Amino acid sequence: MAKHSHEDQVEQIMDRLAASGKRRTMSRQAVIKVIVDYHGHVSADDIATRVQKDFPSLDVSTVYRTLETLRELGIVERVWFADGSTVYHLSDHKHHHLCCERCGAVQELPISALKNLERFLLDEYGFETHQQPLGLFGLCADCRRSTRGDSS
Amino acid sequence: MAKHSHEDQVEQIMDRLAASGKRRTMSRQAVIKVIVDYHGHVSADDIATRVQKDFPSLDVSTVYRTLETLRELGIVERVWFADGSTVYHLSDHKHHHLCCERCGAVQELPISALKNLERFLLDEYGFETHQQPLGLFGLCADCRRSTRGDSS
DNA sequence: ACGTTGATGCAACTGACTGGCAAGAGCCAA
DNA sequence: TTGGCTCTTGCCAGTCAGTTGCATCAACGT
Repeated sequence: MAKHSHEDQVEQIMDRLAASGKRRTMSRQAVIKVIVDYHGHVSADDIATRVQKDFPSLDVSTVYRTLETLRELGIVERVWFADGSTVYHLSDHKHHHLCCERCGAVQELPISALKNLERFLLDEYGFETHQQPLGLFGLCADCRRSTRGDSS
Repeated sequence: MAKHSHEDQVEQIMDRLAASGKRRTMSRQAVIKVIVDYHGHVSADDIATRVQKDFPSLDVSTVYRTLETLRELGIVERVWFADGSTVYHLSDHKHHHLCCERCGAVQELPISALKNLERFLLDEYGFETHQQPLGLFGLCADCRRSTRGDSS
């Protein structure tokens, strides 16, 4: 339950890379730092843009290759939202996303929140879902309130 | 509750197009026919390939434009699966999808199946989801049985 | 320091999709 | 039937996210 600083987390992930025979490089460190800092919800393009502030010559292809490497090692996961967009986040921070269509806010929803649905699908359909992070779209509490105020 | 033949359904949709000031064209009819025949789960590319058997000169851009027109009129909807792929289906046949990762089978799940989840999100998070069709991945009943048989 | 081999930058490429434009085809009106 | 207005279409070039080939570069073990 020890709380790690972001730097520690980055180091830890670099160690996992090294332990798998991968090399410690600046590019990888920079990409990982962005993912850790953003704490979820980063698109590949976000990462590239952000990383290129510090390393202008770093190519998107490197970002994609790094993401693929991290995915292979189970360190990050890729999520597709219901609108076709995609983001990456740390695997140990797995969660669903509630995306507000009005203000764009993305709220996290613990994986456990869909336990009931899982059980239902298994009981009723014999279908065993994976704990695949979902991106659900709708209106967040704030926007719902203001919408109610605006209309009618 | 009248059961319509596929031809009737296509005609009916063509009528709705005409009623909206759109023209009745072969291309549109062909695209609609494929969507109606497939009864859901068609990708734009599926449609293009299929339609081009009858109309080889029909361009993909026409398929996309037709799909967009149909979407504007609320006749078809686009769904993004959790693996990033996308399909189109008739709006009056709205449903979620249970996609088996092993055999590729796609099972339909009524929208109502997620009512409990919706209520939960509203009560617990104040988040109002839209009835957005989802594509959930996992193992279907058949594959679950055979997997149990195979391993251990 | 050195050599092996994995990692990177660059650029060309893919696949899904979009937009411009001129030619073609519905539909209405005469 | 014949215009003719305007929507549709085919063609093609362009965009956008992501991938791949390849020569160069730089980690890491020795």
